[in-house]
Amino acid sequence: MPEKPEVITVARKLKQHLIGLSFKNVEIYHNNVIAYPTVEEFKEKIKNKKIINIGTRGKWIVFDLESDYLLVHLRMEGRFFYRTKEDPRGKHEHVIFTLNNDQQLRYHDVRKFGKMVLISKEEANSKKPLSELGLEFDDEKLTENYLKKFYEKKNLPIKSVLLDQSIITGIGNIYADEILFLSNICPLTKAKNLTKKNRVDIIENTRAVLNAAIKEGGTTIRSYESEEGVHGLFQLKLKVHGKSKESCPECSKEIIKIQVGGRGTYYCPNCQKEKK
DNA sequence: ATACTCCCCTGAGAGC
DNA sequence: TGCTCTCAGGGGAGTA
Repeated sequence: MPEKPEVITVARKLKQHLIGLSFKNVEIYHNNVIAYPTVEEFKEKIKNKKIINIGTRGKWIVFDLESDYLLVHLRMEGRFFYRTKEDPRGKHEHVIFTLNNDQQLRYHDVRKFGKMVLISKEEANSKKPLSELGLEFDDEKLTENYLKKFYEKKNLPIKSVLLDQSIITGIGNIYADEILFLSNICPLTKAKNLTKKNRVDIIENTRAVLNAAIKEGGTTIRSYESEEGVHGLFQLKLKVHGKSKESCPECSKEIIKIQVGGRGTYYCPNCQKEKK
């Protein structure tokens, strides 16, 4: 599922194709994809909007439409395809944007978990979802002291807290496991019990993991694009996530899988000992 | 307020 | 082969 690096990669690819074009109209085949406003308003408001820029905020792709933002969250399986009007609609294509060059941008999502929001720039910063997002991993305001403020009152496992998008935004289930492994922190350790060094390590390793993945995405995405559309689904060489029963790359003991906050979580119990 | 649980949705894989 | 069951998961809604 896309986390920040994949979202950035997808946004970059979209930008290359779409910048300067306008939306002519949109067809919506699954209403639940449109989170805000109503489907009818969405269809009406998107018309003739010009794409000035495409970037990201957290895991949201942000289309800058001059007066508005089109926000797209891919969740687990959302992806975009470029098609022509003649191409038959695929089973999982739920939203089809026609551009002013008569090409189409199609949103494909097997599980229909993805969401789109069309919101004026005025409203955007004070309303969900953007108003709820915490700092980006590369924001210089992300400091040990910033984390301390949130963590010292959190009685939840650090794994769950890393996934809380209102503190640091952009980390998902896969990279959270990798960050904790590199930081030698047990995913079950309560956030309030972490040391200053733990918090420093988390910031450093979050940046290391996400930057490495972004770099990877820039080089490997090409091979996926023509076959599978623009979805940024690639992964950094992972050390623990998905590796249950394999041996730890550091100590060779067995990596195990547990559930934390309902999420599959992989770690090395030898390298990542729980602090009480 | 914080911390749970449930739910959305479908395909893949397991078990029979 | 083909059926049924379970699971995966980001984040919002609802509840204790």
